[in-house]
Amino acid sequence: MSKKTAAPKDSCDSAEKAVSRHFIQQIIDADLVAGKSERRVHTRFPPEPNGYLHIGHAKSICLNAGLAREYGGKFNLRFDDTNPAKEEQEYVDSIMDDVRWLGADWEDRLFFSSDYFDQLYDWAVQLIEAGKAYVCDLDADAMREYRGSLTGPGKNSPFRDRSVEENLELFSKMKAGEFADGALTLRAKIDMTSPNLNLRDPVMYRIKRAHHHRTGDKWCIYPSYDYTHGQSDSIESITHSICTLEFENHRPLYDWFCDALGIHHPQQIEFARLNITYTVMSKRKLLLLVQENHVNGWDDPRMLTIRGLRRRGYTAESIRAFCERVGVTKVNSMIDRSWLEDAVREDLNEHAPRRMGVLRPLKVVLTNIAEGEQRICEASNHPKNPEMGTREVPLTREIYIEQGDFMEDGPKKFFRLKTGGAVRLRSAGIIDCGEILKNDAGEVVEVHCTFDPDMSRKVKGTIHWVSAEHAISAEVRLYDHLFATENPDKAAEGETFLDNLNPASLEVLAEAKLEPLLANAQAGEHFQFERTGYFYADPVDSIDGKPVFNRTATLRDSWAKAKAKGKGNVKK
RNA sequence: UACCCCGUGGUGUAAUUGGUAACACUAGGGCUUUUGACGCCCUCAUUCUAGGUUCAAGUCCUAGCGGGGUAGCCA
Repeated sequence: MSKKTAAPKDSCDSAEKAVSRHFIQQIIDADLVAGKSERRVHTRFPPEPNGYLHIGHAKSICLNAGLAREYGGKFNLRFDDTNPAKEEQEYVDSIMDDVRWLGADWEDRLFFSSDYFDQLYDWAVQLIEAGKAYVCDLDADAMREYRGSLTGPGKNSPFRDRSVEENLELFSKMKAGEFADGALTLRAKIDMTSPNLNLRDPVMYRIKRAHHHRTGDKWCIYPSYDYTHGQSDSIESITHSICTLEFENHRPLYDWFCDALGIHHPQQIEFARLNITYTVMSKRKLLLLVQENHVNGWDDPRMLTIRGLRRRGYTAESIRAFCERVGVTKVNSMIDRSWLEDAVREDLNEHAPRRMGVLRPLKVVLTNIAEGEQRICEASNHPKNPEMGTREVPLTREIYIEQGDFMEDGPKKFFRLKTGGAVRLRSAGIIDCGEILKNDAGEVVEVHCTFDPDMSRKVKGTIHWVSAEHAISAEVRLYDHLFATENPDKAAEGETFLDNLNPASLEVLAEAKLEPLLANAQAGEHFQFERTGYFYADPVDSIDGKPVFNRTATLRDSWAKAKAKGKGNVKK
């Protein structure tokens, strides 16, 4: 990634043209000039371990880790694990793996909010002693009632004015397990008439007997997000606490706790979360897709989870580039799904070795090549990068070409094989179309051609092919959008986002014909099958000598586009 | 009918902080081509509206309109 110089003041020597800086960089630049936080930059990524990471998290990871790197600061990974009811070690493991894969390095700074439970408890006691927190008996329903509404003020809890001594004693008993789940809460004493609902005496602690993935059964009371997050940032000396827009209304609370406690006060900054067309992004919905088997797990290549994208064949580099391109603002926006495809194509175009693979085979017999004869063709592994070398591809009498590359009476603009036409076999030579064999249904089942090794002959089209004798058969999976509508969240009356699923999002080709070298493809390798797309040897289902390929992305296809538009371009 | 945030092309971001709308993607057109790929060139905006300040406004002011968020003992 490009290294942008950070320092606003003395770096004028670098004659580079001023790269535009997003609003968070501008805030940090100003903070640095003002000498805030000893001129440090320290960020963090704070996921709750209650699900798998998705592309939206990647934006946050790239942002936070990127800022730390850019300013020569630090980046922490902290699990916000304050709600044991939803959290699991499995998620912790997968999140660490995904963050690392994305290239964000937390070095030795892996933390858990649960590391701070003791400190948080002591601070709560401190707030009680200062008359800023109290134990409340209101149950959830009553509390909601007392809270008031969006437009009207709330009213004070009848328990708001308990003595410090009583509060201390009750809180201590809460911790000791003397009350039932939900019986009492500890609340911050702020302002029940505040127009910001978050300030209407928010809950700091609730009683919840649940096994915590790290602290086990040590605690039966757990701190809330609002009471935990800012202080955790503070403990870790975070300088800039970056989160998404929906926390804007929580910022006054974040500030209130840090101020009330008199501790290091990081700055919360909110940015817009990522939305992408043809998909849903909420953890809840992704979970539903998995639970109801609409997809084959969290790592289904159609999912925009990091695991899904990885298995689809997206590279970390392409995801970073995507996040960079998307930008950082406070504007709610919807990014076109094709940007993701574009980002992988850009990366894979440069790095993926070329191969030939026929997805839907049509047999072609080269009548002037003898049975048993084998010609060796030298094919380049990359058209623009000779350093990637060449490979040998066998050509024999019987070959397969793509069904779509033959059209009996192809129109003038159809540059592939057609009656009376000629086409180039990539890296091999030219074939001239001869006899066409059909079955009873009138479908073309075999085409006879003559082979002409003259490489210098000019023809308009070039197609890919494989030797029928040498090709390997492999399973190839093609993916389309998981959802059929741009914004699946907008469901019709009486329907849910699930009704917008695309029934054709997965197509499995059991018997694609691939050039022989592909038998050695290692799980996790990327290839471009020329003219058809980028493919990734599935790391789960591939076995030695028998790879399974997932299509990462198609190649751009202006012919298909022209055809789809139907206009006169085709027939002429 | 409360509070907070946000309104620049089809999409996403820029605009030396008041100086004459830029970049990327898409779309359309063309060139190139042993991938109809890649690459290259060209085309596409009364900056939400209405007033105002100014020599000069996307940037400042006023009013309106539109979009989003918020009433978990979730994060």
